Parts: sequence; C-alpha cells; structure tokens
Amino acid sequence: MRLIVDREVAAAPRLTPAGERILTAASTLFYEQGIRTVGVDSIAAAADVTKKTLYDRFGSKDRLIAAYLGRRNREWHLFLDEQLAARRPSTPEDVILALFAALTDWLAGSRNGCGFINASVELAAPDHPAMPVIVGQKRWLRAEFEAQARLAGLADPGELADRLLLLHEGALVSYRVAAMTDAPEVATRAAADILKTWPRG
Amino acid sequence: MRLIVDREVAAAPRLTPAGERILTAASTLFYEQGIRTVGVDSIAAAADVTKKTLYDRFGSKDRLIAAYLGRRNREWHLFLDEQLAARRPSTPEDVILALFAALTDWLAGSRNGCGFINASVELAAPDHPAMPVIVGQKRWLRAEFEAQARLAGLADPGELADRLLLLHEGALVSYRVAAMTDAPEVATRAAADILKTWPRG
DNA sequence: CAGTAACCACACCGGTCGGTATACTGTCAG
DNA sequence: CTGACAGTATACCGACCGGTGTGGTTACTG
Repeated sequence: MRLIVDREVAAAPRLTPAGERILTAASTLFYEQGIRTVGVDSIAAAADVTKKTLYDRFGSKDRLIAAYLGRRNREWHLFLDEQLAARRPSTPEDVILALFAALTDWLAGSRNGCGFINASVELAAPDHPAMPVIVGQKRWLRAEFEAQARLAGLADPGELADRLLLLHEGALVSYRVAAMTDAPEVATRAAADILKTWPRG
Repeated sequence: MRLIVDREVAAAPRLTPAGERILTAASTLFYEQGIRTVGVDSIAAAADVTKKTLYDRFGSKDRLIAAYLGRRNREWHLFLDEQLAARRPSTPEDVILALFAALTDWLAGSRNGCGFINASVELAAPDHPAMPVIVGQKRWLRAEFEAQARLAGLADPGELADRLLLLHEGALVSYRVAAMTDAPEVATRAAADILKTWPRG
C-alpha cells in the first residue's frame, strides 16, 4: 500500500552554494521565529552572505518565503514516504493511520506546529505568491484521505476525508496554541475509532 | 442545561470615549488585517484620535493587543450565552453540540477564522502579555467539554474532551487555511457521531 | 583569452515602525 | 478658583524595514 494522489510538487530548483545556505538559514529562522519577525538582514547574516547575494538569488523576500514553503513541502512529502516505507501499511485504512502517526515525529523537537498554517496566518494576503503552496498542501492531504477511503470501499469518502482533515489540522494547531503535547496521539486514536465504525459503501 | 466551568474572564475595564473608539477600531483592524500588519498610526487615524491619546490610554501596542483579545474573549462568551439561551439544550451532550453549532454563526461574515489562533501565531513570543488570554480561551473550552462529558456520565471525559477540542480547532483552522467553508457543519456532525457511540462510564 | 556567473564589501535609499515631547484647550469636581 | 483629567495638534526620535547601486575578486568555461 502506498500513497495515491499525485504530489504535484515542483522539482527542487538548482541552487548555488550561497543560495543553498540562504534557503537553509531562512527555513530555520522563518519556522523558528516567524516570517514577519525575521528580516532579510538577519537571514543574510546567518547564511554568511551579503544582502546583495540574497537578492541576486531570490529577488525579493516574498519569493524567498515561497521558496521556503516549497522546500518544506518537498521535505514533508519525503518524510511521509519514509514513514510509509517504515510502517508498511497493508490496508488503505492503515495508510491513513500512518499519515496520522507521522505527525508525532514530524512535530517532535519544536513547539511551533505547522509551518504552513503559521505562514498562512502571517502572510494573510490571499494573493501572496506562497499561498498556492499552502492551500495545495492541505488539499493534497484531503484528496489522499478521500482516495484511500474510496480504495477501502468506505461510504461517503468525501465526508470522511473532511472529518479526518479536521482532526489532522486540529492536532497541528492544538499542539501549538493549546500546548497539547500529545495532540498527535489523540488524533491518531480518534482517526482509528472513526475508521473502525465507519460504514462500508 | 447551561455552561459549567467558570469563565475567569476579567471584567471589562472602564474606558473613556476616545479609549472606546480606539479599542473598537483596533479590534476590527487587528482581526481583519492581522496584528503585525496594522500600525498604531492607522489605528489612531481610524479611531479619529491622536497617537498621544492612544498611548495615554493603553501604554503600548502590546497592551492594546492584550486589550483587544480580552474584549474578543468576553464577546465570545457573551455570544455563547446567547446561543445556549436560544437553543435550550436539554442534555449535556446537547450543550456540547450547541458549542459546535455556534461555530457556524461565529465564523460567518469573514474568512479570517479564529482571532486567538491567529494572534498566537502572529505574536509567537510565549511571554507576550496577551498569551494567557489565548491559552486560557482554549483551556476553558476543553474544561467545559470535559465537565459536560462527566455530567453526562460518559467514560474517560478527558480523552473525549481532547478529541472534541481537536475537531473544534480543526474546524477553525480548516475554515481559514484550507478554505473549507462548511468546516463548522462537518465538525458538528463529527462531534455528534462521537458522542453517539462513546461508551458510558 | 574573453566572457560570465557567483560571489564579496560597503554604502545608501525612502519609508514605516513603535514611541515620545511640547504646548494648548475644554470640562468638571473639590 | 484650581487642579486633575481627557483630549487636541504637530513635530520629532532612533531603529529597522525591504531593497538598490557601485565596484571589485575569484573561478570556471567556450
């Protein structure tokens, strides 16, 4: 069993060594301290690079933000592939549960929750160049839930996918905002119970 | 049937006419456009007030933010009281479902989701004077879920409250980030199903 | 050998940020 | 009558914001 829905993730663009350092520094700073809080000067300093180089490579802070989210999205999908490979789910239901179980490891080691949700709030403007990445990430997850539910022969896969997405996002945000440290485990248990009692189509 | 857990909401402080206008303007601007985006100058302009007056009344932007969230929290509890009064739930389970159903009206008329979650992300710093209001709001809701579950004689009220909170917060964030416009209704249906199948203690 | 991409150092830009200073007016209670 | 308080108007502050311009160095490549 494996993931079904196409990732539609843009391939990682070639980066120069300095560009690589910039994006790496920006990624940790943006995620750890917030996008608005971190200025381009501090990113350049952390990457040991001139501001000029930063602007030669990325053009603007907004496009650097988009690059940050694009990379994070790729890393997330790679992470999911690893998790799936390790857990070897044998049914579509197990694939769904593996996606929930992956949350625990994904969130471990930081209290900041979901970088995409955070970015969506911080950027606010719906026409921001990074918005498609954010919405796309959530839409992919929902589509994957729905596809697995359909594959499992469960009734009303759309409604089920919606409910699973609520649990998933609720875990991400409660982990951060409400300081619910075991949110991923709670979500996994809740998802398991839903799947167990859900009617077949 | 009514709400059980103490609100521990600080009483609304007396405000001068200008102070009132400032807080009103700040509330709509902060919620509609984001806290970091809105500067004190534009708040003063919108309230038709000098910046001097703003700082005489509130001292700093951070304290104005805290006042904004305090007021929003009071408004939310007032809103819940109205909803409860209108729906007249006859069982603890119905109280819980009424809290979910209230989400629909609470979110109607704006795409910005939960002001507390947004503020938590935008402020980031855990020692910000407004943080206690944010965490307190979520903790109250969880405690209310748990108290109602206990009153209903349901098993493991803590676990149930956790799961309900995940659905609730998931609806708030999916409504905004994933543009799931019917998130409140989905959450309400999911909560109803959970309550229906949950074992008695 | 010439060209070009990838950097460096550094100085500079206009604008906006949160916040302060000064000086003056109206109102109302002791 | 006299403060105290709430408010006005305007000017100002240093710090930082995202972004640009100039000029020079290294290294690889056609």
